[in-house]
Amino acid sequence: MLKGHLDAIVLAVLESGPAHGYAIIEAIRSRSGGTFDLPEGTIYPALHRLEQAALLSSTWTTPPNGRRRRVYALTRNGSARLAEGRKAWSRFAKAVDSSLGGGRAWPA
Amino acid sequence: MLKGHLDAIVLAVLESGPAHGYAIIEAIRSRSGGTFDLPEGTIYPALHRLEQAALLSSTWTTPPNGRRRRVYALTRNGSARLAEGRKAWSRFAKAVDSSLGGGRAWPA
DNA sequence: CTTCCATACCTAGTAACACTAGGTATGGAA
DNA sequence: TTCCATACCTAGTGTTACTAGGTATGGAAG
Repeated sequence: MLKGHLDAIVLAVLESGPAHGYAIIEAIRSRSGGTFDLPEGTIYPALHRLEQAALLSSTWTTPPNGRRRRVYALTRNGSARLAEGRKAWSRFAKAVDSSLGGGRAWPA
Repeated sequence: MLKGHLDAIVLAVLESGPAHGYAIIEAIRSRSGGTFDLPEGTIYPALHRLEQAALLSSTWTTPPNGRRRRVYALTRNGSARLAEGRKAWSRFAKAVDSSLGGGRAWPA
């Protein structure tokens, strides 16, 4: 369970450049140190949702020796949303830390 | 949205001693620095769920000059689950940090 | 050449979660 | 006695991520 932060994570992956679904799954697995190993049924609907929301744009590409791929790229709205998402995550994480921490959260 | 970590947060509050629903809401608001201001419709079903799962036990109390309250306390299972929840949160938070961070997460 | 695997995409249905929007009841203050 | 804060509750809803299927193709293995 990604608990509502999937969108920001996907946007963060695409910040490094356009990518297609499969590659995004691998990037997330790699970035998360193996913690997030997402099934396709998670990523594809999410990509569609993000494109619907105009945070991503997609183009079909068929590389010379390859299968057809749908490549997604961040839109300007997507960048903005990613920035918001990072702030939201930061706030959220601090709040959970101090709620769970029994008092002593990570020392400043 | 508490994104699946509500249970651990509630358990953490009760680690400091038994409390009733309203008090738990206030404790969470206070611990989270105001970030988590939960409506009752969130907390009560959660408490019932946690008791159902034997992570909490409850007793009705009616203090001399007061309204009836349902006071919840951590069970042994609840303590164990809280420990798991803290570990799960730690893992999750690190994974999101490194997924969002573009590489540089909070420095060790 | 056929068979199989990895790649690559997709969707319908489901379970869980937190929330909205209501409701009941009581102690104490105005 | 009227009203507010306390204190509890639940049915229904929207969102999310997942399960469990499905289609199709390029390349390797036989």
